[in-house]
Amino acid sequence: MTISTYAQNVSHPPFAVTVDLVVLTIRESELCVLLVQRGEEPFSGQWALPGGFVLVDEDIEAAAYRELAEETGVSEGLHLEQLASYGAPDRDPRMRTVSVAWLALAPELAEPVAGTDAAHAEWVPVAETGLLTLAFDHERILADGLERARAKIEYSPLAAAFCPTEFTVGQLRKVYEAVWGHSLDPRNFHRKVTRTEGFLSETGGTSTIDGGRPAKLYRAGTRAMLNPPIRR
Amino acid sequence: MTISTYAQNVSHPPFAVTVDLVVLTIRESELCVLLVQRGEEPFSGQWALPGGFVLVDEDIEAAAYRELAEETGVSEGLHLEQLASYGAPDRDPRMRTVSVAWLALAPELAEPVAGTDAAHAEWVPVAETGLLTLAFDHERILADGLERARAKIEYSPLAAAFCPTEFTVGQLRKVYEAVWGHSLDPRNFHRKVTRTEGFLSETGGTSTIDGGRPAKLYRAGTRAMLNPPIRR
DNA sequence: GTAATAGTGTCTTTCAGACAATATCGA
DNA sequence: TCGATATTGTCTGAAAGACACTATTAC
Repeated sequence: MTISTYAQNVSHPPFAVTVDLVVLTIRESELCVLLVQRGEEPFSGQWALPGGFVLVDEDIEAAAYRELAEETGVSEGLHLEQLASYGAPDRDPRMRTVSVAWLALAPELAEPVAGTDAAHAEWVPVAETGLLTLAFDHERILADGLERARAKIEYSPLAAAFCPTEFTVGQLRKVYEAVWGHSLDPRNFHRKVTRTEGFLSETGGTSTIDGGRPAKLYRAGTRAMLNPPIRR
Repeated sequence: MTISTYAQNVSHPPFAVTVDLVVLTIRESELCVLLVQRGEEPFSGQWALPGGFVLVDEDIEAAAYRELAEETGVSEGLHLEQLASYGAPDRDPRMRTVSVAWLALAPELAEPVAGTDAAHAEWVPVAETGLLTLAFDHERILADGLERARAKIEYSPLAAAFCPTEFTVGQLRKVYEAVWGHSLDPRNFHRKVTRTEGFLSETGGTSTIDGGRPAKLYRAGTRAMLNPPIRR
């Protein structure tokens, strides 16, 4: 039996399964996404989300972590969560593919490393991605990832994933401002995050890297949910 | 080349892709989930979520709608949204499978129809599912589906998907009470849903099916988000 | 000193929680 | 009439938005 007849004869046809990553970070107060310039057909030369095939004995989450490490050079300290799966029959011209997309949030990293499939990888400000045509259905995946990130920092402590281990309230606020694309009142924001029990935990240290009065340093707290949320 | 060697020789190995459904409804003021008793190996005789293989040229969302219609006999008027994908290498003992799970919310329906794979399908109160052992990783999928439904009715008009086209505020409140498993103050709930612009739209009719003073009938409104949300 | 950022406090408005009171049906 | 549910209203406290003011650094 050949591969081509296989699909017609069994009730569970062969699919290729891939992972695609929406990796977000903040660079120079701008929300950026990691994009690769494809080095192979299809869509050779076009921008795409990093990703690749899931191996035959590999857990799909492990595949996402593997691709993430390949593209960023970093394998820990990142937040990774499943976004959604995309499986239109014609989404990949080569074969029937289902892609499981993941959302990763990273603190500022060194310049990205090109993966095996990619000619070139780059942090692109999200504001500029509107001008780009992405390969496959990656524009949709990116839009879904952005919306997830924007929604989730409202009610979860997830914004801290964009910060180094220790950070100031001002740095955390700049994350919200970059992700939502508008400014927040520093005083009301400070009140909200510091007076919400368990949201932040003081380290005792201070920082003056942003100038002005030294700011207390915090770590992400243990609270999983913010109720009521921070309003956008 | 045989099927077994195929997987070892190509970079994009064959996966089976399935859809699994968490179909929720309210019956006698209780949140219920549609379960099937499996008629085939593996897990023959055990309870499982309804679902099945995605066909070779079928969109994964279309597969979810198809399975939903097969199991419930209803193909429209239901809310269906993607939940998550589950792809541990050992989740199906037969073969490497990735399952795309979907959450469906339905108004009260007739008794379910057994699908092709299923010996028997039944609405099981969610409170009783804790005693059951579900096939595959379906306990996890069910838990994720329940949490999604519970979280989403807080800030979206989704609870109306459990109601008929026209419903009273009291019926809508009973949905929240069934999904969250505790009672809500009828007066405060009424104030919240009727005073939130665009959440409900009055039809002009009234209903006395629940006894007492006739209640105004409403349809779901056009507002997509509730801000601030209804607190659990 | 000035400029910059951190942090506190105050006033107002919005809204949730608790619950009294009234309205309108069926029996 | 009573019993049930619907609907309005009132009081209180929590918390957000707007914004004055003080604190502490670098220069």
